[in-house]
Amino acid sequence: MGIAIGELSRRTGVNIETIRYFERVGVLEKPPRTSGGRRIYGADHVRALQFIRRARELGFNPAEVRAILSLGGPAQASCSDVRQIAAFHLERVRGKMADLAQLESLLAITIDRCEGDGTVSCAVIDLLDQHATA
Amino acid sequence: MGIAIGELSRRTGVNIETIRYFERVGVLEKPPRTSGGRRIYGADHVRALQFIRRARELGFNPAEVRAILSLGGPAQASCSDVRQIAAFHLERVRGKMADLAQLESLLAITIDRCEGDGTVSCAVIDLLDQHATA
DNA sequence: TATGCCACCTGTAGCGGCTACAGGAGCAAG
DNA sequence: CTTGCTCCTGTAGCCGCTACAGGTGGCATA
Repeated sequence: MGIAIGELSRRTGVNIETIRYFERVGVLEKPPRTSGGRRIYGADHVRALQFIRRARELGFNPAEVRAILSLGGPAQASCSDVRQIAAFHLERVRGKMADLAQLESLLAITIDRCEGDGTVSCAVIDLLDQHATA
Repeated sequence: MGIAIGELSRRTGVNIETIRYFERVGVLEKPPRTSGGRRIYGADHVRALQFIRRARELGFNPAEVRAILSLGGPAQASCSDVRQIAAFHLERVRGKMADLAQLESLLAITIDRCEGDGTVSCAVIDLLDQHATA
């Protein structure tokens, strides 16, 4: 009941190269090998990799994924530790959202002003041209 | 009336290495040199670099900055062309905002559920553990 | 004029988070 | 035993910078 890396890739949707990369950087546990040197994965690897993939999709960086996994993996990790990492991540997400919201309104207003008349000056250029540090 | 790269860096807040990088990738115009090979910048470079910096801060990528500048620079660029680049960027920003908003609520809800009682199972782990492709 | 010293030069490597390729070897089916 | 796919390692590329090494320019001071 062992599968090769290609099969693992197919089952999890994670690129083969990326699987090896995850192993190299210590996110995915090193699997045993055949006598010929090929990696053999088991059901636990499939689960772990799906877990990793999902965490990455949700924006956790590899260090955080590693941290969560090193807390004992999905099975035993302490809820409060994991929650702390997730909460930190949530704050990061909110920060990015706030930045983007500001940017969005600035761009939208500017583009809108530009639409009116093209005669005088370009609002977008004016926006970029003011040497503000904000 | 020419300034050196260090002075340009100080005036614009752009790293010296980054200025040279901008020149290499064709974002900032190549300045003339002294007989000894040092770059000499003028007022137009200061303005252009401030422009570039601002555009980068607003999330335009170097290719877009180059595109805007190649439209004739802040002075003559066609408003409608510039507006188009900005509008495209705005859409990108909105896309990111939508992604983040989804993520934010998912994380917030999950973390909140986790806070209740640590006894049964960890909501965060559960979230990561469902092998969804969403 | 000589000396000291900082600012500048080029070229190259590193960051994160993968992705891609080259060149070689394992392994199962026919 | 050969074919041909899958796998292996090692290295380089992507973006947008940033940093460092090792070598000069040029100005102030003695």
